[in-house]
Amino acid sequence: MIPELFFHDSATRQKQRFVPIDPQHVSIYVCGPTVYDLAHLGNARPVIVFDVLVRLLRRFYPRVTYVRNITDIDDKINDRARESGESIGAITARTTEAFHADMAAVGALPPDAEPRATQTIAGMIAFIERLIAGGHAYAAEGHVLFDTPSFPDYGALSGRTPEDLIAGARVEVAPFKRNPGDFVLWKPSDAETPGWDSPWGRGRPGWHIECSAMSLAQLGPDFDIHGGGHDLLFPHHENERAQSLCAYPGSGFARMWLHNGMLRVNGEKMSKSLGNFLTLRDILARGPWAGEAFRMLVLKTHYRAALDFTDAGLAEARADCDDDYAMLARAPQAGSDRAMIDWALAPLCDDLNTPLTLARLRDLRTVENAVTTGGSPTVGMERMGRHDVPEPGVAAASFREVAAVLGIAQSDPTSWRQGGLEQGGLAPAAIEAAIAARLAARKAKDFAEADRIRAELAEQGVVLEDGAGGTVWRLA
RNA sequence: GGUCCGGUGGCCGAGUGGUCAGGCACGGGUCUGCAAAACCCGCCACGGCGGUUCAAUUCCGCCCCGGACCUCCA
Repeated sequence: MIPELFFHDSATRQKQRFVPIDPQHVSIYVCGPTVYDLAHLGNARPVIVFDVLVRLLRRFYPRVTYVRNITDIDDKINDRARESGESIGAITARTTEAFHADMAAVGALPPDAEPRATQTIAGMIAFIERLIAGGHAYAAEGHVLFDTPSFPDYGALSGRTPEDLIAGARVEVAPFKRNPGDFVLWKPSDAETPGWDSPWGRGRPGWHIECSAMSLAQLGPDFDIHGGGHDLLFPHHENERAQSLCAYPGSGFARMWLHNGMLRVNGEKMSKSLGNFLTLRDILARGPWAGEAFRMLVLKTHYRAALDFTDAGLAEARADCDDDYAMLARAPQAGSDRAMIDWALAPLCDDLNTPLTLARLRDLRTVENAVTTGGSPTVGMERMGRHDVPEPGVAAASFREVAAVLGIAQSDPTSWRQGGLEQGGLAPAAIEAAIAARLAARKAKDFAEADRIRAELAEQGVVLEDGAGGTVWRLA
């Protein structure tokens, strides 16, 4: 039974019912990184958001193909190579590898296909030839340009008219363009710049054609969802759509467009000149908890809203993870409850409302804690519209299943709580020995000694929690 | 200047035409040798001004404030 899914479609600027072209096989394309530098915080947001979307779709549909490209041809890469002396191939290989590692660290599953622009050149050339043949593109001075007036619907995706675009143009219009809005499909390369032979001479692709060619190669001319950062809506996605719809008239191209909001740092746009440019590596270096905490931070804000990254926010997200794992650590094994799962999952089906699902997850957490520690789970259960008291472990098992769709709280709870001991610091065995010594002191009513041991461990960052089942430890 | 998106309690952050978001912080309890954790209770917000309505934070208009984008490449 597939629940109704609704997503905000950028093209119509409204929430739309999601109806896959083929219910047996859902297809989604997300714009991936241009690999010229380490991924920054802003790059990670779409990856996390669309990872959740894919996990959600996989829960309901038998097959989902998720494509995310790697753009490894770009003048930013060329510039970087020229400045640093490192070869283009080395830069893109190294950066791609780092990207993979960083995305894994925030819990993002790899896409099903990850096409590279450099491996799709033939497809791009064929694509451009098709546009020329159809009267949608023209060659001029070694360039090939897309003829925007040939596509009457141009601007519909981003909600702009050609007049708007001309009025706002802040870049000089190249003299060989027929219309100011025309954009480059192919451009000539000089001897020092990477280039490929083409019918228009040695050159390289423009910015947008690679995504049209790669989505076509992987998913065909029609697919369900196209995702990316909101900054890509115009011109990148507008141009992609124009190219694809003109090359394949009658196709729908992407049926739905989803865009995530931008990420800011301390209330400011992230930029190198402001000195607030944060790579994901900067965050991951803070500890083994940082990847999941960052993911939690991202999910705490709705994907379309602007997200302001702050250290305080990251600390709070980490505390949320701590509380989740603390609950999971004390909950007994049990089966999950279908109604609880559906209740907590429902907000995700309504335009991926991760903050509300997280709130419901907290209710499940509180219910579990109340059940296992002798409190009253009434309030949380009533929010679910129920008046029963679940068996211990049931809310926790349900929590875990919903959290899996968000890609959080899937680690071993004890590893989370005890992970990341400093090298050369206390060994777990030494901590256990200290706990045993303290227990002996307590039995002998030597509370001064017991407290001394507690304080000693606290200095090492180890916190003891005395519970009904004995004493457990965790890192502060 | 144009297009679009937002302004919710000390902070973060959902949502709704009329009964509750939630979290953090804070205050008070329970439990506890101590501590921590957990649980329970409290904390009654919706940028401004008009309008529609029996009723608006929620709909409409205007204003103020913030943000995104306004085209490859020299």
